[in-house]
Amino acid sequence: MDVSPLIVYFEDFWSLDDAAAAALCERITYKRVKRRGFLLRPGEICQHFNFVLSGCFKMYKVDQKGNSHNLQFAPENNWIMDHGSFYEGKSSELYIEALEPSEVLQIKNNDLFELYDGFPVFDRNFRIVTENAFIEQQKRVLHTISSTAEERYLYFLKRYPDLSNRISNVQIASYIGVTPEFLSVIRKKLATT
Amino acid sequence: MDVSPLIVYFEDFWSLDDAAAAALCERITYKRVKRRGFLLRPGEICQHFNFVLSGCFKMYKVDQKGNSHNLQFAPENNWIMDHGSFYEGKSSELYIEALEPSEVLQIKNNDLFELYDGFPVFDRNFRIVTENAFIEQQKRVLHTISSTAEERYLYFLKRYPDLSNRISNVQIASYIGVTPEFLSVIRKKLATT
DNA sequence: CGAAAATTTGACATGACTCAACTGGAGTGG
DNA sequence: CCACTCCAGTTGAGTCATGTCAAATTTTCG
Repeated sequence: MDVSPLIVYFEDFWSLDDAAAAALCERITYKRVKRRGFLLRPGEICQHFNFVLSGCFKMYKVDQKGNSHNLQFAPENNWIMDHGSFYEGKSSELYIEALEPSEVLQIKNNDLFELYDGFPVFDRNFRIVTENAFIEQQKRVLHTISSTAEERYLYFLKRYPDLSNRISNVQIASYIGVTPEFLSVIRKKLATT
Repeated sequence: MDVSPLIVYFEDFWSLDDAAAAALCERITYKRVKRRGFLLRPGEICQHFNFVLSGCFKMYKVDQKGNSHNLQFAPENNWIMDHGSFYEGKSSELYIEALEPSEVLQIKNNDLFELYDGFPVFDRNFRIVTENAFIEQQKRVLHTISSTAEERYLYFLKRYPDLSNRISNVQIASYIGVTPEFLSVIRKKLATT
C-alpha cells in the first residue's frame, strides 16, 4: 500500500516517525470509486476517515422536498467523512458521492482509535486538521448569514478557484444555498459588469 | 486558582492525571467580565482560549452596513475564542462580548502550546472538543442552507432550550440570520398555530 | 452517436428586508 | 416614587431578493 501522499500530507503538520508511519501504513486501505459512486448513504454509519488521493467528492443532504444541499467538497489531499456519524456511531443522513472517478485511502474507526492510543502524534495531527476545518467552516457560516447570494458566489470563486473550474454550477449553487436558476442570473449579471 | 470546573469538564472526555492537572492549573488565569464587556475586538489578535465559568458570551461580526451577525453563544462550561485569529496569529474581525456578568478561565496561547507539548492528553482532549464543535457547526450549516427562517428558529429553540429563555430575541435573530422584525412575525405566527 | 444532465431564460409567486412608528418594561437619577 | 431614557418587541406598508415552474438550448459522458 502506497500511503506516501498521506505521509507527505502530515509533514505540513507534525511529521510521523517511522513507527507511527508503519502503524498507519498497516491500517490503511485503498479504494477506487467510480464517478457517481458512493462512500456513504443515509442510514449507514460512517465507518471510515477518507483521504482523497485523486478525484473529488461531495457530501450532501437531501431534504423532504427532494432538494440536495452540499455541505462539503473534497478534492485530492482532503479528508471527507461524516464526523457526527463516525464518532457518535449513529446512522448518517448524508451522502458522500464521487463527482469524478476517484481514489481514496481509508482508515476504519477502530484502527483510528488504535492509532490515537498508540501514537499521540495522531491526536496532534487530527486536532490540527479538525481545527483548520472548523475555522474554514466558521468563515462559511459567517458568509452564509451575512452576505447576499452574489457575495457568497464570489467568495466561493475566490476561496476555491480550482474547484470552480472543475465542478458544475449546479453543485456550486447547492453549496452556496441558492437555486441553479438564480445562480445563472447572478452569473449573467456579473458577466455584463 | 480554582480550576475544578475545568477539571470536571475534561472528565467527560479524557481525565487529566495529577501532573497534567497541575500543569494546567499553573497556566490558568481567572477573569471577571461585566455585562457588555469584551474579551476580543476587531483588530486584536485572539490570545486566549476562554472557558466560561458563569454568565454568557456572544461572538459576532459587524458588517459594512453596521449589522451584527452572531456566530456563537457561549454560556457556562463552553469555550469561546476566535480559532482563526488564535492559531494563525492574524488580527480578528470579531467581537466577543458578555451578555451577562460573567467569569472565565483563560489559557494564553504559548501556555496552551506548552500543555500540548508536555501532555498528550491535551491534544487528545482538544481534538475531541474541536470535533464536537465542528459537528455542531456542520449541523448549523446544513440548517442554514436548507431551511426556512421559521425552521431555523424552531431548531434553535430545540437545540438551545436554556439559552432561548436567557437571551433576547434580537440576539437569536442575529444568530439564525434574520432581522428582529421578521423574527417577531415568525413568533406571532407560531403563537397563533 | 444518443441519453442524461447542465445551463439559460422568462413569467410569476413569495419569503424576507427596510423603514418608520408605536408600545411597554427595566434601569437610573433626582 | 416619579420622570426619563433606553432598548426589546411588535406592527404595517412597500420593496427587493430569491424561489418556482416550465421550456428551450447546450454540453457532457458513456
